[in-house]
Amino acid sequence: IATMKRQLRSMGLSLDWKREFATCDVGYYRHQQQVFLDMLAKGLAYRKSSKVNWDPVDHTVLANEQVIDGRGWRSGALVEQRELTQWFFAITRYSDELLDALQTLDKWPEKVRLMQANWIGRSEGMLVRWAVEQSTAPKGILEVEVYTTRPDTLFGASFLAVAADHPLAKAASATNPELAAFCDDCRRMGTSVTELETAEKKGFDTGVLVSHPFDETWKISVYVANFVLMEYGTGAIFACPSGDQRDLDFARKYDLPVVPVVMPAGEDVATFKIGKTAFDGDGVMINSRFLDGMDTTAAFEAAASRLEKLTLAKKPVGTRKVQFRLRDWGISRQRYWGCPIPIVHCADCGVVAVPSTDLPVKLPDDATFDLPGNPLDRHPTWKHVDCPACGKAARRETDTMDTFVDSSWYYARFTAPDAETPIDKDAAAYWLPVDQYIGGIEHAILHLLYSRFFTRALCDTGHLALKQNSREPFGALFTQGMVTHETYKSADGQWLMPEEVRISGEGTARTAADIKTGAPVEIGDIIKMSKSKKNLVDPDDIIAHHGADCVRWFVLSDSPPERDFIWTEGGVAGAGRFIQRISRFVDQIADAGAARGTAKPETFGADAMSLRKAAHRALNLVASAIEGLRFNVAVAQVHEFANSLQTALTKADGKPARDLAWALREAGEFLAQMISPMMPHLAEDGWQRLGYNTLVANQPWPGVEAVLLVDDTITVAVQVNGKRRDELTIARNASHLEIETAALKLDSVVRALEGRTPKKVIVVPQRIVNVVV
RNA sequence: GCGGACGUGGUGGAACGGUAGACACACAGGACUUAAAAUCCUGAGAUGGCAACGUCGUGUGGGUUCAAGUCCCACCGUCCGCACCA
Repeated sequence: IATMKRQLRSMGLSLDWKREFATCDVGYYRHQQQVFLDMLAKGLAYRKSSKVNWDPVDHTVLANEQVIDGRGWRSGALVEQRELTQWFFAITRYSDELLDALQTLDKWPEKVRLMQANWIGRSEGMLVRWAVEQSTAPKGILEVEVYTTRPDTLFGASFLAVAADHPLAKAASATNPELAAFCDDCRRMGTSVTELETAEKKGFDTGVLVSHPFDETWKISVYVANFVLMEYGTGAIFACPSGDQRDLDFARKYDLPVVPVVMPAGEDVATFKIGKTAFDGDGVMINSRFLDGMDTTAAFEAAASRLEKLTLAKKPVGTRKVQFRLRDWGISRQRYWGCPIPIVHCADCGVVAVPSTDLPVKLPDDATFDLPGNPLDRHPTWKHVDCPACGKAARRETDTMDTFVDSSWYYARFTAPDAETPIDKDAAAYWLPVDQYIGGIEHAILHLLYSRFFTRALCDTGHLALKQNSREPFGALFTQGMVTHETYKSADGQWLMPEEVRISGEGTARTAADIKTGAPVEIGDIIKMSKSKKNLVDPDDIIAHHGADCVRWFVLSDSPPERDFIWTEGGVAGAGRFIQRISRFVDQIADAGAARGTAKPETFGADAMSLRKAAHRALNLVASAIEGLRFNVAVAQVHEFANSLQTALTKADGKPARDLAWALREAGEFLAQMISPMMPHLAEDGWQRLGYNTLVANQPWPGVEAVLLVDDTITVAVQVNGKRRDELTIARNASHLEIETAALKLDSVVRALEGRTPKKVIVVPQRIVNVVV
């Protein structure tokens, strides 16, 4: 494990031990491999060759964000661009369904749904083919196809731009060394985020001309531009500078035509000009021949239908096309740790599935981690197997699956964890979707989208039988915040653990010092706990010292669960004191309260009554707060009830009357009940000390007596002209008139009226009275 | 650049459009104690006043309403997501 950890660290990966161990189970992998093969049979899993960033030192594929700077240095060597054949899942086959079904997820946070919608990135547009003027055409290039969402702006076309990797750019580069050099420059860029932000829009005129689809005498230049992506659309665009800021900047830089074609409603054609800002809104078409005067939507339709009718080389010039940003999911990983992909490569038979009877394909136990690269590929024997089809010597697939695959379907497997098949359809149909899913916001896109894809893929491979319109894994989603803590940094720039620091003072005067040396320490930002910043607390230490209940109580009490939570030493101590307090209450009640099973008194005096009201009210409020996942509010209600209990115990002074003694026992039992979900140990301990030998966790939630939840008299605020002047305590069922009369008699109201006659008195029963003058 | 969320005391945070600051932490005073800790009681948004009481207060400026922390518009700030997406 230590060696693996080291290797993972050297690969720049952190290890989530819980997840890795939970899914490393060989039984689970047998089923996961079966699912993979079934997806392969349906074409949902496939191999594809693509260009990747390759770390030449660690011999591994890099994600884009791991490439450190614009030129792609990594581990001290230049990142290589490599063609690599890898495995993919066809998530894009479900693009539309994954997007549309987001609307049905009304118990998901809006934020997550939005993030997924943006990630899927649906856009409606057209593919438009432009004929290349043959006298200027590079070898073998007859036409250029662009993707656009704005065919309505075609008469504002100024130039075409293609990506450096576009066939036209490559063909033209063959006879133009300067262009070839420019294309090389473009390829080297665009790997890092910072580079993109600052990168200048640059282009190079290829000298190639194309004809406008609506007017073949209109010739337009084709540029290679560094901002056009080969991966999106067709790798080629047409630019309308008046309607797109980036195109406008480019046109101004290279002195290309700027023709306004859309004008905001209400502007005058004669005076409307495009300056430094493009107009990308909806409006009225101008300078656009047959589109003139139409609005944007109508112009889109008119242009689109004409493009569909025009032909070039006997095919339509334009075709409507829905484009997605979402890509298929690359699942190949060149590392040891993960589910082996159950495939054998044979020189004669090609890609051969491992027969189901031979699953699982297990990882070798004797892998070595002393060298960079994939230990499976390097292993002396593991990959050398016979072809399952023809029996000849063949090679095992050495890629393992992305661990996101593991977490994409466990919730379905867990509905029948011992099933012989990957999923027991009946069990899954009964339990799914998961009622309440709780996780971090960091999974908003990847894990949660992959799981949604998997549910559908499992249906289509016959592993799940869910209704077509509810193929969702998680019915309700809650995203909880992260645990954060202050950071501490010594004068020489070293991070310090909280336990190595002593804090004194408060507010802005708070200072910190190194306990060992006494040297002053800088108090830094409150950020997510991380090993590198050392702002960690060890859960084992805390539990050993304070107990698990104390930690739970503090974590729940501090902030609403969806927000980040600030761990403070003082907060834990406070929770610890509250536990002691509860414990004392239980002792006092066990001592002075009524015995278990004592008959309920017929009547209750004022003290007993007010305690009972507090108990029933608290029980009710705690229940609804917990059900709404508002745990910090639930904690506050328990605190408030504890204060009422304190008052009652003080009044009882160890010798309560019969009615109060009974109310105290009731209160004690309610207390155990209401803390049980949050502090189970303390609750069970209290329950036993109250004379039970059962578990409070097994008891039904007590029924509340509705009459105890309402008071006979209530207090309403009294306002004059919306400003609070007094409050009024009055019978709950008092009539409007009674309330109004009582309110107008109040001294404070009379004073505020200053002799004026009220114009209107608004009475909202049980809430407020507002006197308007 | 695009999209979204948020902004309340010293602090974490409460508040179906209806008494802003529940509850807690920290703080101050008191009781208990030889003393301290622990515990219990009390206080506290700011400001003026001995007090009664008054004025101002939920980032800023407008608006809707009998009534706005809450709804609408604009701006400022913080955070998050996406980002040459054609």
